[in-house]
Amino acid sequence: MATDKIAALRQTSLFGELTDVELKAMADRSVERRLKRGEILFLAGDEAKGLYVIVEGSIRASRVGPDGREQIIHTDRAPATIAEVPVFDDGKYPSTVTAEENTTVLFVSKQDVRRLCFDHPSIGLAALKVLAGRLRKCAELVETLSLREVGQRLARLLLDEATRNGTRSGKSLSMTILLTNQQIAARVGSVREVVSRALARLQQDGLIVIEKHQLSIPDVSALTDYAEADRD
Amino acid sequence: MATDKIAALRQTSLFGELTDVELKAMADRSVERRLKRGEILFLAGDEAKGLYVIVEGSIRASRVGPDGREQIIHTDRAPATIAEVPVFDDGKYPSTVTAEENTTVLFVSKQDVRRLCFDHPSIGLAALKVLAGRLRKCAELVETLSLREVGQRLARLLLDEATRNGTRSGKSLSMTILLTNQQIAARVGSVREVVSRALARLQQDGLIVIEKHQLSIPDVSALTDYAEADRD
DNA sequence: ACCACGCAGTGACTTAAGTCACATCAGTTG
DNA sequence: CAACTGATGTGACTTAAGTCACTGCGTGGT
Repeated sequence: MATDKIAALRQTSLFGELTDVELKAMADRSVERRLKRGEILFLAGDEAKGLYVIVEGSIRASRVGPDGREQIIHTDRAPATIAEVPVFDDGKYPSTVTAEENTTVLFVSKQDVRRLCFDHPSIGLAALKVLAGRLRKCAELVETLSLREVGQRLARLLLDEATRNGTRSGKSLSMTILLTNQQIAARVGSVREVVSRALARLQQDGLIVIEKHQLSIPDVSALTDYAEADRD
Repeated sequence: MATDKIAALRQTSLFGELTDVELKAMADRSVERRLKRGEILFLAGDEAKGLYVIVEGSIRASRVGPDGREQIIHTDRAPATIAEVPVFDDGKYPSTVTAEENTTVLFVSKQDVRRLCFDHPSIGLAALKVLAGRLRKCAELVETLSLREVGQRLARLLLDEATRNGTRSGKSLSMTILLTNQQIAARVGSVREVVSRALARLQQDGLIVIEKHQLSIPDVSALTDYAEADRD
C-alpha cells in the first residue's frame, strides 16, 4: 500500500530526491483519492489546502467561460504533481482539474510541501524548475492564442504532441491520435467544427496525413513553417 | 553608488530578506544597465545568463507575432525582478523585454540567484511565491484571451488597473489613464481601433466615464458583472 | 445483430474582430 | 505660435471564426 505511494512520489521531479525514510514520511502523510474518467478533482476558485501527485492516469487543468466553452491550460499524466501554485502563494486553485481517464492521486498538504522546500534546498530548486517550466508553457500558450490563427495553433499542437509521443523516421513523424476533435478544440482555443475543418485543410495541403487514428507528418519542417508563417 | 544598488535589491521580494552584508555582496556582483524609453533589454529566444532587477522605471514583457502584432505578457515596475524563469529552467528568455520609460536595471547571474536559493531556503520560498503569482496571472490571461470578448477583456484590464492604481470613493473608482489605446490593445490582445470602439461602447453604456485623462468607474460591480457575464 | 450514443463532416449563415483609409485633435518642440 | 508627431475617432469593408442544423459513421453494449 504505502510502498506504491512511495514509488509514485519518487518518480516525480518534485519529490524525486528525497531519501527513502523521507519518502515514507511523506507517503504516510498523504491521502489517496481515486477518480473516474470525467470526475472533477477540484474547481477553479476552490480553497486550496495542498497539491496533488498523479500516481496513475492523467488529468486536464482548464477554465470554462460564461458560455460553457472550455480552455485547457495544461494536461499532465503520471508521474507528475499538479496545483503547485496555491501551495506557494496561498491562493485558491487557479483552474479546474478533471480526470481524463480513471486516475489516482495523492493529496499532500501545502505545509508539508513548504517545509520540504525549506528543509531541502534542492527540492526548493526542483519546485522552482517545475514552476518555471509551467510558466514558460503558459506564456507560449498566450502567444499562440493571441497571435496565431486556429490552423497554426492546431499545427503547433500536432507537432508538439507528435514530437512528444510519436516516432520519427527521416523527415516524417507519426503518432496515433487519441484526442477527439472536441478535446483538440479545447486545447487550441476553438470549437469542434473549426478544428474539423482546419484538420481537413492541413490534409488537403499535404501537411499531414490521417488514416484511421494514425496521424503522420510527412515533412516536419514544412508544418513548422506553416505554424510560424505570416498567413495572408 | 553601491548603496542605491543595495537599496534597490532590498526592496524586491526576492532579495528582501537578505542581510546587509549579503546584499552588499550581491550588489557588488551585479551589473547596472540603463535603458532609454523603448529600448530593448533582451529578445525572446536570447541566451539567458541571469535575471534583472528593476531599480527604477518600468518595462513590458511581450511577444510579437509574424504579422508584427504585439501581445504583452506582463508589465513590471521598480522594485521588481524579471526573467526569473530561465534562471531555474536553464532555457532562453521566454519573452522580449522593452523599457516603457527610461529605466535602470541590475543584472544578476543565474548562478548567484540559484546559490542564494540554495543557501537561504526562505529566499527559495520567496522565489517560488513570485513564480506562483506570475503563473496565476498568466493562466488568467489565457482564460481571458480565449474565453472573453474584447469588451470584457478591456473591462477586466480597467478594473485591474484601477484597483491597483486608482482611488476609491464609495461605489466608484477613479484613476488617470497613462496608457495609449495602442498599449491597451497590446495588453488585451487586440488592435487600436477595436479598443477605441470598445471604450466608446463602455462609455455609452455608462459603465465608465472618461474626461481628459481621467477614467472613472461609477459602479464597480456593474463593470465587473459586464466583464464576467455571458454576452449574447 | 441491432440499437444507441458519441464522434466526425459539412453546408449555410451570423458575427466579432481586424483592416484600411482618412479626418481630427493634442502636445511638444524648435 | 506654427509645424510636426503621435494619438484618437470613425466609416466602410473583409474575413476568420463561431453557430446551427443535420447527416453519416463506428463502436460498444445488451
